[in-house]
Amino acid sequence: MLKLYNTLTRQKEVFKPLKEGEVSMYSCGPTVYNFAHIGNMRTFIFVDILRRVLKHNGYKLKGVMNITDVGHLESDSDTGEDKIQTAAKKENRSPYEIAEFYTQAFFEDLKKLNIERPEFTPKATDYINEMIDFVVKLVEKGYGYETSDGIYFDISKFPEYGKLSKINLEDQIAGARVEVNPEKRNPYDFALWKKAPKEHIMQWPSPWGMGYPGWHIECSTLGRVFLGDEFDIHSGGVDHIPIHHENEIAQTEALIGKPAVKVWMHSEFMMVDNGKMSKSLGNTYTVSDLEKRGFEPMDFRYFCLNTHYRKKLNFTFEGLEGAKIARKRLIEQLISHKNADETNADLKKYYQEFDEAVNDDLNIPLALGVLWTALKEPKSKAVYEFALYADQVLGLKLKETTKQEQEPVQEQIPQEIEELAKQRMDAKKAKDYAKADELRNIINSKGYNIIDTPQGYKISKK
RNA sequence: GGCACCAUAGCCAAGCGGUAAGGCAGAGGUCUGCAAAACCUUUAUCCCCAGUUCGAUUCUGGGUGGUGCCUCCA
Repeated sequence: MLKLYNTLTRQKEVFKPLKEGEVSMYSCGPTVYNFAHIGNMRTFIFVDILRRVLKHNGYKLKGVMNITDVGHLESDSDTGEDKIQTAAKKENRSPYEIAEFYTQAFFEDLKKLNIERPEFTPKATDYINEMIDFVVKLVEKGYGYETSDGIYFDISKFPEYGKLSKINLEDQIAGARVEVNPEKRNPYDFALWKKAPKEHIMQWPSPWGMGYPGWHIECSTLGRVFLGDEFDIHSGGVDHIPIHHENEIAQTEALIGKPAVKVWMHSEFMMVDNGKMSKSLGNTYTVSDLEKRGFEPMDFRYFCLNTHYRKKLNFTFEGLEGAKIARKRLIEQLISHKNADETNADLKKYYQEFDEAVNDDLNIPLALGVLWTALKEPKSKAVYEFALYADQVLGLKLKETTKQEQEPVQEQIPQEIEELAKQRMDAKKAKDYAKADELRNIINSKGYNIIDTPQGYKISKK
């Protein structure tokens, strides 16, 4: 029995899809105007885990993740510049090139982190007509109105506004620091469509002249296009609860007259050194940054898996280092199970505990603990099989990695280092340990490690 | 000012009514000429106060301390 936490009800609920055996889900994707940082990636790892757990429960998936390649303004109060346009100016490229470049970079990051690509990853710019259609209908129904700079959603027509984030609009407005656009009927009205100034590069014809879509309409539209009026799960980062998802709910329910989404799921933020991480603060890292510092993407994935998705994760390099070592040991232990002669073991309780953990609102930290405990069983291929079973959910590439570690790719060791290692071996045989240690130091200083094993010495690059 | 979340060992982190999973670090040990690596063993009464209960880390109330959102952000 799978239970998921629903932000809308603030409770764990037994999950039951609308359609027997199949799950439809929408996940807010990236805005492709820059490299995604590891905080973004945490959320996408969460989406990946969710997908894997659903599959683990035998469901077929129909997942959508949008690629926002347009219209994301710098401010949600509908002012400021288009981010992609800003990036384009800075990098002296066209917005389309920018979007394409960062889209590819995003997919590469997903691959590195072993994140499955959802079934559909539509680009916003391919569905402008559908978005216009959505807005037209809202205007026809009386939910939208035109101002000098765009079409806005009239929040006073949707009394339930705020139900996801549990905010009371009047209280909000009283203490808010929002600039009020005098043309808006209510301070929380938001743009459905923006009229484009001449210099705005990305723009499309619409019933209201040239313009571009507001970004909330993008998700609502794409969800409908691919999944229909109603679907099972909508996910995103917690930051989207108060505005983006609230607005999506307003638009869609205004259009179809009922809730579209059954379960809203949100992953918590990642912090850096106990503080907020965000692009605007500039304290972000990308997956490539981590690689440059000697971490593998899988180390980062493991790091994320060790904390529940609804809990803030404080990123530190110390923590990542711990994850790296833990993952290495996990793999080493796994290899010894894989190579064991014994093939039988009674691991029923681990299978059961693992499934229970994973199905309890994606309790991956607990599931990892189950795996570690199972690893302590006497060496047996059955334990290895269990780990592979677990890895269908964890996605740590255990099968590939254990293969790799078993037959390591022979690194090119320079002649010079080999020579020094041989000399050291000779010195050792002659019991001239002072000389042997000195040679080891030299090898170390040249960037190589040397370790002794019962089969002789082993050299590896630092 | 409003809203939300969180508080468990040096660090990270599960548990959510019956006296604390797991990982990293540390300590001790095995192995080693010494190291390194690996392996084995080992380390907590759960922020404070009051209440409910036979019994609370787990529930309720009140503190204190963090963090986030209400401006773009996953």
